[in-house]
Amino acid sequence: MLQTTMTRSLLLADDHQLFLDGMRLLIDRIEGWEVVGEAHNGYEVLAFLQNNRVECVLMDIEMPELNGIETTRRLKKTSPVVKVLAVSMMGDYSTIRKMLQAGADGYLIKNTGIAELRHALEMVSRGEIYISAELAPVLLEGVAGRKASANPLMEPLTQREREIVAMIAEGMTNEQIAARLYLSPLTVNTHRKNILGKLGCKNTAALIRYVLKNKLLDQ
Amino acid sequence: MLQTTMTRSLLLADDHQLFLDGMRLLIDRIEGWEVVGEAHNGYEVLAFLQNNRVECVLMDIEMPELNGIETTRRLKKTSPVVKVLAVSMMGDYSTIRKMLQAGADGYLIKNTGIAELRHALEMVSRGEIYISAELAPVLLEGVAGRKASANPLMEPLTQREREIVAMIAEGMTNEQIAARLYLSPLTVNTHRKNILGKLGCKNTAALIRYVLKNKLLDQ
DNA sequence: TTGAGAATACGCCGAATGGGGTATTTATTC
DNA sequence: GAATAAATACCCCATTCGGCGTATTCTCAA
Repeated sequence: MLQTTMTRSLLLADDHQLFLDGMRLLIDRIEGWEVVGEAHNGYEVLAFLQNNRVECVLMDIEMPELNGIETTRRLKKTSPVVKVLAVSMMGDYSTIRKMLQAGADGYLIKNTGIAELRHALEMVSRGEIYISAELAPVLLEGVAGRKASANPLMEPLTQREREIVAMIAEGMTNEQIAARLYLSPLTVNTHRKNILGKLGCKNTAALIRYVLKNKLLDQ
Repeated sequence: MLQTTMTRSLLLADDHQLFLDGMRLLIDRIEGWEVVGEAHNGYEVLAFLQNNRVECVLMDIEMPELNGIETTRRLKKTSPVVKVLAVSMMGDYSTIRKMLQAGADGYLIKNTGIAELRHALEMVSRGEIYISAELAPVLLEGVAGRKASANPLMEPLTQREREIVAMIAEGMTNEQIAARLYLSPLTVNTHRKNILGKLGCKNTAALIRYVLKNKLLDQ
């Protein structure tokens, strides 16, 4: 468990080479850290960790093949000691929550500077959780249970309801969904109405727009 | 018109500070170019250009306030000599086309290396157009008129139809749209049906999903 | 064991959508 | 000046959606 305090190794994971290149140069400016590898998708991350030990993975969430969330989940199963610092463009509650549930140790929004990056790296390597300050309000919105303003939104959807939302988004009618799920069309209709109520949408168009914008669907 | 060949000035525009920081270090590695400013949105770009002369703007497309497409359009009206090299995560035909129509001199996908960046800068500063090689197939898809496979899609929507699609996506009914546009609800319904037909969607849910996924709406 | 939430199913009924037409007016283009 | 496309508006009519309820069953946690 002895760890030299001199240099801590870092794996960069992002599908954009330009971002990797820039980040590598940035990390060079941060004392005590060294980039030891690059990955362009989740599978490359997992493969790298099978042959190498790193202190931390700086992980982009939006990656092809295997995204950052699923990668983190698998990584934490096999190598729980490796820290994961998520970096993303997305600052919505749903994404943050999923990433933290997957086991991430920190969440940085890309819209931050090198100072914050340095700070975040220090914190997660000490075993603490780091979340970009500007995401605090977003977190409060969902975590505390109650909310901030009077918006009726934010995922109170059940599993079944999510399934059905996905099918609605595919353009299926209640009838077709019922057939697929071996349910009565009336049941599907009930779900549909409950969904609209929960999310505060008044018709299908608004519903689809809402779920796509808030990434409630994995598609 | 005499231009020293020694150093060409570059303005970076991206809403992600981390990306700006990294990019600045990358550009430092490219001989003959110098970063003279940073902008976090379109308005900052236009403001900067009122007081400074630059050779080229490295412009992200996804920016808050004023996005890269609209910024390019305005920039080219007032300063047509300033080159615009678009940089984006988006590699879809619609976005590329819009950006080039707006007057961009090049289009780089972020998934490229420093070598390609250097090459692109050289080309656009010589007055040529540079497009990331891997986007060639995407371009062929739309430019040539006909396409690759047998997909019935790709924006045959008229201006009025786009307006109405946007309102449908807001959750407005035919009645409400008609009131807003001073039209008969019957007319709106006709447009609606034409839209569904053109895009090959069989109901509103599929329509909204389609336009959002294909970025036919600026929202 | 009592209660809450989830999933199922139904009734009634008006509003909205969508599929098939046709037609007129105005622009634009050839 | 004829052809074409866009925008407008209407017809008929079936299907689907959405708002208002209620009710049963099951599971899980307090």
